Amino acid sequence: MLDNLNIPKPEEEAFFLQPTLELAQSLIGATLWRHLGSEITGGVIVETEAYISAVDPASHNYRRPSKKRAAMYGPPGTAYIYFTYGMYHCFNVVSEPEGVSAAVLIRAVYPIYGQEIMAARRRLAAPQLTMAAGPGRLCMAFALTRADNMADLRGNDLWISGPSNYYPIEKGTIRTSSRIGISSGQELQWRYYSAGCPAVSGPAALRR
DNA sequence: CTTGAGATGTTCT
DNA sequence: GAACATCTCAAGA
Repeated sequence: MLDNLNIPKPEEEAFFLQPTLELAQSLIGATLWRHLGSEITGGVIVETEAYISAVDPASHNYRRPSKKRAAMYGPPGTAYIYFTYGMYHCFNVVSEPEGVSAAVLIRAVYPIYGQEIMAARRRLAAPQLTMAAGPGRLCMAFALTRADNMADLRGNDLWISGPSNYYPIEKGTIRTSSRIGISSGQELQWRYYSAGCPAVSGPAALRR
């Protein structure tokens, strides 16, 4: 098990500067970390979706740039967090150079650190592998809200590190599908996930 | 395992 | 008004 001294450091800017579709794949197997007060939580990213405003009808800022969604234009490695369905938050990693609107939605992580904290935030009796499966659940488990919008993902409180030995993912096991919960842009296969992973969201057919 | 309804706030038409 | 990058719970197969 990891201890505090072994928690890895953030990725460099170059990692986040990869083209959005490549970044969405590279993020599978990377680890999301959050340090809030005395609580540390960490999870290996197992499911992502790419959104590229210039060409993607499902993306925020498509044809109609919005001031409220300015974070998507921010420098690569910025957090874009928005509130949806009246109850939930979604967490994105901003990609592409500053001024370009694009991001990768982090849909699910495999919990590897601070599981008890995540379970408590989810109001579960005990930790579950699925407690951060789905963008809304993930934000609850990591206590991410609009207050964290625009945060630098290479900071001390919220960051992303490279592949984990604790839950390694082989490149060959990454699959693609249509994105979940959208009506336009379904022809784009921009969802990436680790096949067969129990921490991926959605019905069984979308986890194989 | 699947389906469907309800909860809820912000943004868009 | 309607739609929405969602989740939970209860009911049915």
